[in-house]
Amino acid sequence: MVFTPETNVNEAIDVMPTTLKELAARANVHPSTISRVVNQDPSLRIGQATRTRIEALLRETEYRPNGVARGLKLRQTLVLAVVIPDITNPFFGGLFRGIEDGAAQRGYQVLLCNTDGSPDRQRAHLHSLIARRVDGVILASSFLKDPAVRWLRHQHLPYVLVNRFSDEGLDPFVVSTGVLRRRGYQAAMAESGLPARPELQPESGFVEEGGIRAMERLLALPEPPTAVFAVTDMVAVGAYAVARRLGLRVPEDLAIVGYNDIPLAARLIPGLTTVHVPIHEFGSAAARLVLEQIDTGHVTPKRVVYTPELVVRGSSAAGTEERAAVHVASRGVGE
Amino acid sequence: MVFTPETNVNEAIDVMPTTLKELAARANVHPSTISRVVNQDPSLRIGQATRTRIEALLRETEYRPNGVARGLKLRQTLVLAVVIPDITNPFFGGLFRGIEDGAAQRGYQVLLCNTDGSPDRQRAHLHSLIARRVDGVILASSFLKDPAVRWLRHQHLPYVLVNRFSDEGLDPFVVSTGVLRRRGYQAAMAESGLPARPELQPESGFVEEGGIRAMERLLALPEPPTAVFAVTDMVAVGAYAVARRLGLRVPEDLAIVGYNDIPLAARLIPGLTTVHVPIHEFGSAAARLVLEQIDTGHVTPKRVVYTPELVVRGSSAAGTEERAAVHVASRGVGE
DNA sequence: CTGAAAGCGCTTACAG
DNA sequence: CTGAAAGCGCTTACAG
Repeated sequence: MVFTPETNVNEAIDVMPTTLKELAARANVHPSTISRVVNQDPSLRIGQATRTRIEALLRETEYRPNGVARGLKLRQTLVLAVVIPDITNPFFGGLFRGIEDGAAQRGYQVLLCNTDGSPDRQRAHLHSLIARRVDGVILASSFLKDPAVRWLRHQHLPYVLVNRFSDEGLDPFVVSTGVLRRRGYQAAMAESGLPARPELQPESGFVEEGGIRAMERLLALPEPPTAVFAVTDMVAVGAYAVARRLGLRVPEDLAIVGYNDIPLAARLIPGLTTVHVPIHEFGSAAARLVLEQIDTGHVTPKRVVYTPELVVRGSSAAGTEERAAVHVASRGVGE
Repeated sequence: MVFTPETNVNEAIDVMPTTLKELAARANVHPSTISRVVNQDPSLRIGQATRTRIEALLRETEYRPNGVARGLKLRQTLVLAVVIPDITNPFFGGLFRGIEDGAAQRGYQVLLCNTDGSPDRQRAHLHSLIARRVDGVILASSFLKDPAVRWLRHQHLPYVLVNRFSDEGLDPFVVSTGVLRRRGYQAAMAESGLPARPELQPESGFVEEGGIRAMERLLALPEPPTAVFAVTDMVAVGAYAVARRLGLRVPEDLAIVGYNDIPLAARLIPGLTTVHVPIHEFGSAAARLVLEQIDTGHVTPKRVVYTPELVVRGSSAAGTEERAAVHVASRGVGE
């Protein structure tokens, strides 16, 4: 199929993709010679006149080696893939930017795959990525016991997990020590001699709707809590909504603490006390880990672990609305 | 370079990418026969036994045709690219999801390129995409007179513009009639017999910081306005921040109206009156337009134009906090 | 009908 | 030193 524009503007010439063969014919040299000029092969000895002629031709035609052919020959596509639940979630937006920045330095482009947390969609994406021979995959799966992880481990493809500990300690990953949020909550409650009954720990998932449901269940308890720790800022946003609807003041009637410190957190009223996670760095670290595997040719189950920081704002009793930004080293909760 | 996992789990076998040639050797047939089985070529007549043997082999090895080789032969990569300023902006997150959904139906994957509004980064991305032979590009450029658009027009590559009218009326695009926001504002002011002096229309760009600066300039005027129309919701968020800092009540002292209806708009306090743009549909329409060009093999400067709807919330005097969601057909502002 | 060959557009080891 | 050839892994028109 030939791509022919119906509207042709006279002022400018359409530039068609050229091939080495065509250029070679025009320059009266062998295609390999052109290739060597393009790739600046230092071992290439040709006359200055010929070289100049070829370089002029290259500029004139705006020649760019066909990346597909190059990829086939060189066995590398210079493509990374990112598999996440939903880019609409600001947490993943920041993550992607970090990955892209890390990848761009090395000439990589990045495919983005959203799964909406569906194992089927995730599997379909992963199969497609394998077939396309992407050079590496960064997976931020939302489900904990993800069979895809085990599968990925045997696919002969560099990969890195983000924001989840590995099931079996074999996978390279990037996390903050805060991933084990439930455990951290339980430890803190125990330390303070407070109860941490199961009904005080309803499942919320990671987005707003789940936060609403969980908060409603909590407030329906005989002894409703006066403070909640939400697993993510988006879940905290759901808690805000419920509090507001029921006329509860934050933090006087209900203190709320979130997790991630997405941009929205600072804009809520009152500002959300939350745990700051360096999401952009997560992304670039993840990119670095895959690229390292690509370079060395083998999977190093290396890990990058960040220590998150508490950012105190108005939503917790201790906070002030003036964004006091008190940074407190987080309690380490090892696996 | 061979990719060798250092850690080998005994329970499962690593699956290496296989080739047609290897399979052919194992099945004792010609590679082309395997290819025909994979692609379900109806003209292929082979014995049932052979076919069964091949199919078993295919399953056993989890064979997936090398997409790169396929792409080279077939001259299509099944890759689309999206070039936007910043995926962190929820507007573009929604757009991407729409595009991905439209693309996935046809077996396409999508590369995401962020430019941060930098012409240099945009150019670098575009060059890279051309070299990779992506099948189509969707460009949501932030600058109006973008030279990249003219350049793109001559690159022999299907493309679609999103949320901007074409400079010269030659490009396929997807917009809402609301893109011409400044013009709409001016028309409405004229109709109401109100002044629309230049100092009442400061440049804000499209994100929060610009909204803060613009709002500060407006409020420093001898006769500051009591109502503002922000070019995007994010700019409106900046206006909220300034109002709050100066102790101005919204909407009593300052009414604010935004544009786009990003998820955040409904969560602001008071809720932001804004113009709802069907961003997900923008995305899928854009995908449809590129795919159509890819299918037909020529650029059809077709346009998809959506009529946006006004969503009245608490930030405008007319609104109620109960999200009255009054939908008013927008004033058409033709080019 | 069926199998073998050409060719997509590159890169680079190798023969001259 | 330099040019021609092999080969990456596919698909499909074509000869037998």
